[in-house]
Amino acid sequence: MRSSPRSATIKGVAEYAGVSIATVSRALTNPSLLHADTLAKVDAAIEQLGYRPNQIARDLRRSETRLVMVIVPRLSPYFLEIFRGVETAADKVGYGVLVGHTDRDRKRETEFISQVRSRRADGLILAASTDPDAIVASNSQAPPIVLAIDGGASKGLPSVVIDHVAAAQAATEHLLDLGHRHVGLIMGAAGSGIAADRRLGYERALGAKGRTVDPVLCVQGDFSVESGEQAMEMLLKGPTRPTAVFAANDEMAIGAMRTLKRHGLRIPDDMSVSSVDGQRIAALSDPPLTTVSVPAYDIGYRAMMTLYDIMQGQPITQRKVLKTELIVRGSTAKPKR
Amino acid sequence: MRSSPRSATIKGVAEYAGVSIATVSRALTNPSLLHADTLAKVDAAIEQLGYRPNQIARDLRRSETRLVMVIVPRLSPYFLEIFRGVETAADKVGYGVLVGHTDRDRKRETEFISQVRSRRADGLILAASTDPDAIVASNSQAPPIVLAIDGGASKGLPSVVIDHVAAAQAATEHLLDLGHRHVGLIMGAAGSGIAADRRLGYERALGAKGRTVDPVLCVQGDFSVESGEQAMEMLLKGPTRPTAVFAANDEMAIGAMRTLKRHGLRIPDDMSVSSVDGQRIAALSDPPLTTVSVPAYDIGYRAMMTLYDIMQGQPITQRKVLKTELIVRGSTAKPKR
DNA sequence: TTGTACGCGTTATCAT
DNA sequence: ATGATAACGCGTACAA
Repeated sequence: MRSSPRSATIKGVAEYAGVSIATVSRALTNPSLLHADTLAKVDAAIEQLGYRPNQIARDLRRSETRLVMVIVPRLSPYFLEIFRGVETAADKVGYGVLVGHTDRDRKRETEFISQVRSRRADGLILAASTDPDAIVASNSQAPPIVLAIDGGASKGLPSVVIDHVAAAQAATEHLLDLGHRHVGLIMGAAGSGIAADRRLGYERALGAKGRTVDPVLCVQGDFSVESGEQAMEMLLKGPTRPTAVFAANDEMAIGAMRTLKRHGLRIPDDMSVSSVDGQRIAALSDPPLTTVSVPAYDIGYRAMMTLYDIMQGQPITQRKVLKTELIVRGSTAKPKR
Repeated sequence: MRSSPRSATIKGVAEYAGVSIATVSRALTNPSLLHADTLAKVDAAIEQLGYRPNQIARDLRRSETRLVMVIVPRLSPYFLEIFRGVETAADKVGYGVLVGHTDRDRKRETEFISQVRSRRADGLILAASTDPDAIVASNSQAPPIVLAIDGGASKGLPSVVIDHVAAAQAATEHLLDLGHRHVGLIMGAAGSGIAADRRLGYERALGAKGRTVDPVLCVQGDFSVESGEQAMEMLLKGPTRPTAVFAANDEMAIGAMRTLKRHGLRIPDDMSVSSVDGQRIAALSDPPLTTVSVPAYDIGYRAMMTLYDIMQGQPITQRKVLKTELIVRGSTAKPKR
């Protein structure tokens, strides 16, 4: 009693059960069409042979994979949250999820899109893409695509995003409203659209209060904890020491706070810190971080659902903007004296 | 000048270029076989028609997908780290990665394995599976599988793991060596093999010093920050208050420290805390956490490489145990007085 | 209710 | 160096 040398096919099952392959196929996809006795015979044969339909052949025939691809710049906890949303939604509608990261490399992004055009997956979710329009334009016929988190300047592509400008503005205005007059900025990665938007939000907040932007108070970061640490070092060494700082994401804010502690400075007494993202770590830090929360999970979830609608040929809303919310915690307070 | 209604196939390219489909196929897979002029004609046609080979048809013919599936209990930063390793290795050898999570649900695990048997992917990496042997046994013919992080009691399946018992023992012995006499334990999720191993490590550490395990000092957690918070509450309320606690992972240790701070207790002065995992957050916490680091990324990377070897039909080592390392930081010290 | 036969888009074998 | 053609495993007209 040994198993067959190579895996059973629909043909083998048909022979074993003494029916045609069409009957076996029907037993799989539409059992109600079959006579009960026939169905039983077929099921028994399937069981006996350990038969599993070949997904590849099925995909070819149906010309769909029921797979979607999601592309993120990097595999960080932040993008994981988006991914969780995508995966949950995909699972719900019977899709599998293929993940790839680009390291902000345009070539890699193009490569992934090309794979989808090759029918490796039925659709694509592009999170925080550098320049989606260019990418898509470089592929003559684009597959179903949804942009997530960042819609870029793209008019054509459907997207599920937040208003990064408004979010950053809220985080900065909170500091201004507390009475801070010198508010520093730690910027996100150069070349990132999100970083540019959040910088703009910072500038608008100042502008709305009739303040001008002081270039010495704006220092470059790259969204990493380490860059936040270094940026704060710069700020502390600089000619004008701010009493508050807005960091373009939680991780840099955490880094900034680490530097402050290392210098024996107290938060928020000596310096207030606010940011955007509202990742889990923001609530866990000491002190807990004042931040503008971004519904990353929801963004992923809705991006997937939008992609699903597109693949189903349904009409969709071009751009969905989700709400953000300022969460005031312990890292911000009025300036001392 | 409008593009073709449906995407071009190899046949269309052949007609357009005035050659046979075999020639087009060769232009794709082995261009050196072709006369330069012919190749140029074909390439031009491909370019003109925006042709992309259909991956599904190719997969069917070659009967492989060049996809692997990786299954994790949950999509947490910890498993993300393993996944990063898998993805990097997979990318290097030309494979794509399909992700799924089980929520520790055996049915879902079986379902994923079944999908791989259906040739949705060529192989499978199972991270921290509850009971891999049973799962595999329930599928008559198992696909290529590698276990990651936790090898369970499995003898048959290849795995890339760490020694969870030894890791927990090291973290606990560190506390004992500092002179703590009452060391608490915060356990991982019930039913988890890793949790069981780490508990055993704690017990062995005590045993090695001739101590007995005090049940009052052992409280149940589930690997989450929240469970760590609650566990520490229990410990503080209990009949014997420990001067040190070993938590079965970083997140619970973080939770425990939060509770301590909330009660105005100082770390490590009033209570030392150690754990296992060495996630990024352990270095970022305040105080930084003493922990036994687990090379999660490497585990993922090597699991993928092992899977690759198996799929290539190469002989492989059945079990690879990677090294862990005690990292002493600010959360542990000698007991006060 | 069941069977026959074709096609999905490739790759590979065998000719020429 | 190139072409004709048979698989790969499945779903589905169309027939019976």
